[in-house]
Formats: sequence, C-alpha cells, structure tokens
Amino acid sequence: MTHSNTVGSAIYKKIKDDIIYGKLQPSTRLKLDKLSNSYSVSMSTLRECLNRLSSEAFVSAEEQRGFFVTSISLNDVEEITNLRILLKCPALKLSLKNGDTDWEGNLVGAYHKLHTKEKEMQNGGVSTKKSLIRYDWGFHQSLILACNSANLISLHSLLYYKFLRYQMLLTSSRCSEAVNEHKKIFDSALERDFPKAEKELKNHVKMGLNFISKGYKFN
Amino acid sequence: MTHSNTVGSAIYKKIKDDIIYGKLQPSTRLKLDKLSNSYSVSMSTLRECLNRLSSEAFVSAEEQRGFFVTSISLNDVEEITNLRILLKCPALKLSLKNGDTDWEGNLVGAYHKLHTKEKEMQNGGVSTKKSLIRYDWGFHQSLILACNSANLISLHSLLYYKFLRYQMLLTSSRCSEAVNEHKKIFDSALERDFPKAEKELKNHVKMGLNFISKGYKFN
DNA sequence: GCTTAAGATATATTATATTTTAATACACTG
DNA sequence: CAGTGTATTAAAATATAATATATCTTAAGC
Repeated sequence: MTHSNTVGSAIYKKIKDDIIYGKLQPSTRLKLDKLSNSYSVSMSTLRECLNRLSSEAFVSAEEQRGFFVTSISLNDVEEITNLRILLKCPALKLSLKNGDTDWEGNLVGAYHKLHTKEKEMQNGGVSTKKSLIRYDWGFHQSLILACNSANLISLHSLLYYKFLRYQMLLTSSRCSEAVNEHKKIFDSALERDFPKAEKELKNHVKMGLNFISKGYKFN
Repeated sequence: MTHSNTVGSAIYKKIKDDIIYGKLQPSTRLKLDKLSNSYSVSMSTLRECLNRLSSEAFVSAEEQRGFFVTSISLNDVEEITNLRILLKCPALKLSLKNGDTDWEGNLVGAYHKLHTKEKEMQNGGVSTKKSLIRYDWGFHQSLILACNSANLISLHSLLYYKFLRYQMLLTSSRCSEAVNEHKKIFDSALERDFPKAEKELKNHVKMGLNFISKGYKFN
C-alpha cells in the first residue's frame, strides 16, 4: 500500500472525500482563498487538486468564475445508475468466467468482512457508516476484479463513488435489505451462475437508486 | 462556440492534442521546465494542465518523479475497443429510439460532411487527415447524441479520443473500407433498424482495432 | 556491490501582477 | 418615477516568478 506522500495527493483525497461524503455540499462555491485557508494548503496546490477533480466531474470549473462542487439532479443519478448496470454486468460476466482461486478467495474474504460489519451495524454496533461503505466497496470491487480490464475496473470505481455521493445525501440507509441482496449476489457469484448473479446485481443497484429517488427531494 | 479564454485551458487542449496526434509520443517524459519553455507557459499553469490530463489517463503522474505521456499497449487498445462497443451499442439503441427530427437532421448533416470529405480524400484531395477525423468524430457523436445521457456521451467521447491516439500511431489509414462501413451504419440508423446498425457499428469498431493490431508493432 | 555525495527535478509556498467578473452607484431615457 | 444602460469600484480568479524544501537519480569512491 503506497501511502500518499505529497501534500497535493493528500488534499486531493481529502476534498474528494469531503465532496462524496457531503461535507462539501452540491453546488457549493469553492472560493480559492477560503479553501486555501481551511485546508491549510497553498493556492497553487489547491488549484491543481481542483483541476483534477473537475476532470472527474466532482468539481465543475467555470472559466474565470471559479470552482463549484458539481450539482446534483435526479436525472444525473439515474444516468449514473444506468451506466453502472451497463458496465457492472459485462464485467461480472468476464470475472465469473476468468476468476481463478485467488480471485475467489479474495471475494470470499471481502464478503466475509462486509457481512461481519453489516451484522455489527444491525446489532447497533459502534461501527461508523464510513467503515461499512469501505467494505461495501471492497465487495463490489472484488466481484469484477477478474474481468481483466484495467480500464473497466477504473470506470467502475469512478461510477461507484459518483453514486455514493448521492447515497450520502440521505440520513437513513437500507442496510437490512442490502444484507440479503449482497448474500444473493455473493452466493450466485460463487456458483458461477452468471444469469442469477446478474439479475441480483441489477436489482441491488436499481434498489439503491429507488431508495435515493424516494428518500431525497431534488429541487 | 466558446473559444477558451484562459491560458490554462488553451494549453490543456494543445497538450492533449499533441498527445493524441502523436507529437508527444507514448512514454515520453514530460519534464516540467522543458515543457514550460516549449509551450511558453508558467510552471503552475503547466502543472494544473498535466494534473487534469492525468485524471483522464492521457498523462501518467508518478509521485515525486514527474509526468509521462501514458504508455500504450495492445492490451490497452483492446480494452478500450471493448469498452467502446459496450457503450456505443446501448447508446445507439437509445438514440434510435428517442431521436427526433432535429437529431435526424443533424445526423444527416454530419454524415454528409464526412462523406464529402472522404470522397475528397480518395480523389487525392488536399484535405488533411486531421480535418477528416473531425468529421469522423462528428458522425460518431451524432449517432448517439439522442441517447439522453450526458454521462454516457461524455464517456463515449473520452474513449473515442483514447482510441484515436492508437489510430494516429499508424501512417496509413483504411479510408476506403471505412467509407463503406460508415454508409452502412448511416443507412441503418436512418431506417431506425437497430439490430443492423448495431452489427455494422460493432464491425466498424472491431475493424479499426484489427487495423491497428496488424499495422503497429507493440513491444 | 554498496554507500554516499552532488546535481537535477519535482513539490510546495509565497508574493505579485494581470484579467475578469460581480456589485454598486450614477446618469440617462421613456 | 421606473427602468435601463454605463461607469466605477471591489472581489476573485488567473498567471507568472522567485524561493525553499524534499526527493530522486547518477556517478564517484570505497
């Protein structure tokens, strides 16, 4: 694991995190000198970071006017959901076809961690939502990791986090439903039953969107 | 048409262009002070630009070591081709379903421009390869423009240019074959015959990869 | 072959100048 | 007087330059 050494990459991760987890709310204006102060980083380094984030569309750059946290909309999260399904399913198919023992072992491990955390949360454990998300991400990543396409994996990751930002707009979560969905996906993946795994994965993603569109009032 | 006002976005476009069109060859080290001189731009502005390009993977940033033009590989261009097909086909399907008269008219216009240019090239016209590419891009973009997903359109665009970089590695082009393929795609798109359009589009993209993998020696 | 020192280069901050946009006040016109 | 357009001012982004520090690379010496 390479821990980031430079101030630039540290601040990049921090701000990206703050956008995804809602500390920096959608459409917020990102004033340079203000941010430079609050994140204790120089203007140049900050601008580098915001430029990177604007390439990934977490930040919107308006020329000569500055930077903003990219706005949200129901339409956008629907698009993202459709793209996720579009990429996840073929990736899963490839992964189920190509996955070797290593892949399978890592998947089992990732699922175990996620499941343990989920149970902990359901029993009113002290775990933070953020740590649950880390394991959720680990599981979803593991599923497709044997698809043999770095480009696909990278896009999948980007879309996961774009979707996550919408999820974080809500105070509640649908943990108990997700537990069952995860189990179904995991079981069918282990059995290398692609049709079933695809069906369950699609459903899982769609239910996620459903939860957001019902739980958040877009204006 | 918004012409870019800032030095930053101008230099971004220039360097991106130079990477795509091979002026900056794959794996080239991008030394900051050298580039700062050759592009007549300050270090900070240059770094902002390279950071943006690294987010899109045209440039690779190695921490504390600097920037490089992202390397190429047969594997990578195969991945990109597969992703293109993965996104193009559903986008086309949506576009054929949703496309109104406006969309159709723009498509006809884009095809006409492309076809005219292609004929011009075949008759040994003076047109540059670059202008042909602009029209090729216009046509491919038009096809999916009614898919009603800004996210999808944006990804499609990114992949087009990533693929184009590989195409530009070759000195020759397969213009005469492409002419026929474009016609078939165009005709079936106008007839809203998705299965046929999909088949022709897939074939077109695959033939493009074929041409590259046969014409370029990756090491 | 390993260590160390020197030079090159990236990273980061700060200061400054320029340019553009945003906001305000002011005058002009209907 | 209301509304519109224009000039002035303030605020903020953009761009460059100078400087300091950290890191990597290379090559010399043991």
